[in-house]
Amino acid sequence: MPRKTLLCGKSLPEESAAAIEAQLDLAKARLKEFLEGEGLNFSGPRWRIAEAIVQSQRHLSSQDIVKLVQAKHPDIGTATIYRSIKVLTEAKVLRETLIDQDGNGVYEAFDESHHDHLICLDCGQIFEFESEDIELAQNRVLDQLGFREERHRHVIYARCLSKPDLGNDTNC
Amino acid sequence: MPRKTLLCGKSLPEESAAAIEAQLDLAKARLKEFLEGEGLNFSGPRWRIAEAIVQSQRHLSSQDIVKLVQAKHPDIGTATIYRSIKVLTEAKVLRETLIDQDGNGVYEAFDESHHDHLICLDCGQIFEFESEDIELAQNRVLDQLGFREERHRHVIYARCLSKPDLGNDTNC
DNA sequence: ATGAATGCAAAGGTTTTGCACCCCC
DNA sequence: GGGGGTGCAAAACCTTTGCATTCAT
Repeated sequence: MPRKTLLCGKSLPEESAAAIEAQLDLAKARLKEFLEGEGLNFSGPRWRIAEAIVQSQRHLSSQDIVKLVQAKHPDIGTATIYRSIKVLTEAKVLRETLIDQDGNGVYEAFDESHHDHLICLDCGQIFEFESEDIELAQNRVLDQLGFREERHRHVIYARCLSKPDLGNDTNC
Repeated sequence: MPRKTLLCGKSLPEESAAAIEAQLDLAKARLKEFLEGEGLNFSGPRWRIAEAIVQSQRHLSSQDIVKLVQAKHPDIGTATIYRSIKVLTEAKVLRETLIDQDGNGVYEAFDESHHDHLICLDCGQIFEFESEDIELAQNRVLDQLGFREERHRHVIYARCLSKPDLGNDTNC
């Protein structure tokens, strides 16, 4: 749901329609550039799939994507959706980072932010967080071991503490 | 393969037979206690499966486990193995933390160490590392967000740098 | 016109389930 | 003896592939 850093117990304002438009434009530009470079076509279904995912503003499993797209465009076949997920990931329109409780990968629209994820085991909500300290400590480890990071997955599964000071003693 | 913190380019000594015995004893005790608590039976196949996994000293996907077990015990059915993986995970004899490059979960024998994983994209090897700094930074994030961690997955996908000072200019 | 993309259906691979029989306590 | 466990085979699921057709440029 939310695409930016979020604190438990608070919902950030929804992304404005304008912000989503901007994201769509970026995605379209990126996709076109990638396809051109590869000698591939910017096809109708391909874009409708990308569009649906970006507009959803969510974290989605492959199957969620299939359902989402086919709800809007029942004429698009499953195979096309799977093939597109692959292309869109290569084009960096999508990114596959998160892993849900059951170990399934989850996709989200690509943005430049370097966030990690926290999944609330009580309510299932997904929170994004950024921590420079974690990044720095991680880089020290990589230096020590002599590796250059390509990407990482960092997901914390946790339970929400009640926060009476926020008038929140049920979870989240 | 190795179960302890490891530096790229160096193999730690193999776990001694005695250490593995100790791990097996621990696993057996833990499993028995869990099963008793749940009113379940400590059955032959159940234990043979746990034993094979602990002895292997590796990171294994579900399918690896199926192959490993059936190589040793061809009479054990696939369904039993899947059912056992579930039980063994609940009993904390196994732990499912790692995610390989293709997004598949990987199991390892449970020990008390708090290590994370680094996968070399060049050679596919899995390295374990411990970083107190990361743990601390992570705890700060959790405090801030008001969550209590249950578990986490932290996997870095990286490429090995050549290390001429170690006489290592091929990777790893 | 030509290579790429699509939808459909079929195949593939992994994991789960139903059920009769067997084992542990 | 009785509930749990097991193996087998079938079913369920998710994802990929083959192919004839349609689309993009």
